[in-house]
Amino acid sequence: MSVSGRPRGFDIDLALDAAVDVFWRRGYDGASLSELTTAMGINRPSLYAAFGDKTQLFQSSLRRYVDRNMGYVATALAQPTAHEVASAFLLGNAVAVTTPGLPAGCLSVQAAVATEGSSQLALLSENRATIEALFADRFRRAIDDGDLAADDDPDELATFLVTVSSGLAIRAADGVSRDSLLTMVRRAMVAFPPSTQSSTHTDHPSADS
Amino acid sequence: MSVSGRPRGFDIDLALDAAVDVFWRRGYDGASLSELTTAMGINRPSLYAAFGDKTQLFQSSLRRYVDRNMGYVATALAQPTAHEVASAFLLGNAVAVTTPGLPAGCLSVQAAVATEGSSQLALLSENRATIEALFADRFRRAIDDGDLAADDDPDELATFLVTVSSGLAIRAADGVSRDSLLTMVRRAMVAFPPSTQSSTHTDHPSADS
DNA sequence: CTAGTTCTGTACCAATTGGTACGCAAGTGG
DNA sequence: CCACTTGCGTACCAATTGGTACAGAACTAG
Repeated sequence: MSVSGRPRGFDIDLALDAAVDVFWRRGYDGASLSELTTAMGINRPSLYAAFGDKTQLFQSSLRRYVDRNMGYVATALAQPTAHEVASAFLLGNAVAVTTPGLPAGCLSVQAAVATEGSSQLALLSENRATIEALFADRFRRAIDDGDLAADDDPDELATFLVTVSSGLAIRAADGVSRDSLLTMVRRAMVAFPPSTQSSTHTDHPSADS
Repeated sequence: MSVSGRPRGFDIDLALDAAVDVFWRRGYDGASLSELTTAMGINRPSLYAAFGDKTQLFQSSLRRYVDRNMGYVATALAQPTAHEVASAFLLGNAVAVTTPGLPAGCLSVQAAVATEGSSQLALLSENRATIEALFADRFRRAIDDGDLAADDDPDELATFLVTVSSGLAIRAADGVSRDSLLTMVRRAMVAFPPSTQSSTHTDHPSADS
């Protein structure tokens, strides 16, 4: 398989997981090359050869984080009603940011705040905006489905969800318990418009007005 | 007044304001001594003589920030009903984190996320907890006043408010507009229990039993 | 075995970090 | 004028930052 040359002496995926962990706890600027290489169990030149410079390593770490730790977003989007979508997202978020054995809070929130002008912030904001757009689209579809009222604003609802979830992430890093955050979610969901249909999902094939 | 010696060549309050601004935008770790001294218009030894080391300067900056930029907390606490207290707090927060000419977001949220183990985080969490306790006490009083239902949980409501406001701060730093955030506040307030009395404040002297 | 390729480890780089020693300037009380 | 006290500026410190040069180790192809 490998064309030739000395084989890599470490598992590249395990190393990336270790990098995710460091960035998660320390943020981008707070994660030093020394701490990264120590956690990854490799030397500096190996890191540069395998992942590029620090910004590229961070991008790879963010991608991996989204794939492995933000699955609840896709799960939420797949729920049948807008209310369930929102609820699943916030509950999943509350659980994710308070998972024992993992750093409290959210990598994306944690790292975004540290830096100000660099391309990292743009990356994080982009990520956040993408998620918001996914929910906005989902809610537009919900309106087409008759699941949300026509005068509900899909963009506003999506922004609301991302705002609340950002708050959850901050508070988790603050040390607030999972139970408390789940209670916050239940309360926040009071402000989310209820399903217009009685919780059974209409199964019409597509939405033509 | 001054005992003797060469008079200070800069306004200590103005310098502190400049430090607040730097910490606000960059966070604690992100604010370097060089950037601080440049912004404050003084040399390093002057900074150390007047403010102590970096952590002490940060504490002074935080105090000043709370005094000058979080007045809406006291304003909110003085409102007659719990609902108005909560609404005033969130609205005031939304406005404060999106004030033109000032950095977007909240110093306390901004700086807290960067660091992890240091005493700075403890300071910020303490600050957050203090505010939360103030609102919890206010809501306990509201229950005594009959303004909130007896089965409303003052601690939970206070945590809810701080969680939402943290989300507002993050989103403001993200670039979300003031109007959007105000809309978020209106929505979040839907989840806050309404006043049990018709907006007129009972004026009984104190709460016994 | 040799040539070519790729990874590893040591040892280094310039730049920046927070923090300080010390001589001088600028005031006050005598 | 004199001590005395205090702030200012330069010039420095060790430690750490992100990043790299280079020699040699480990593998494959011939």
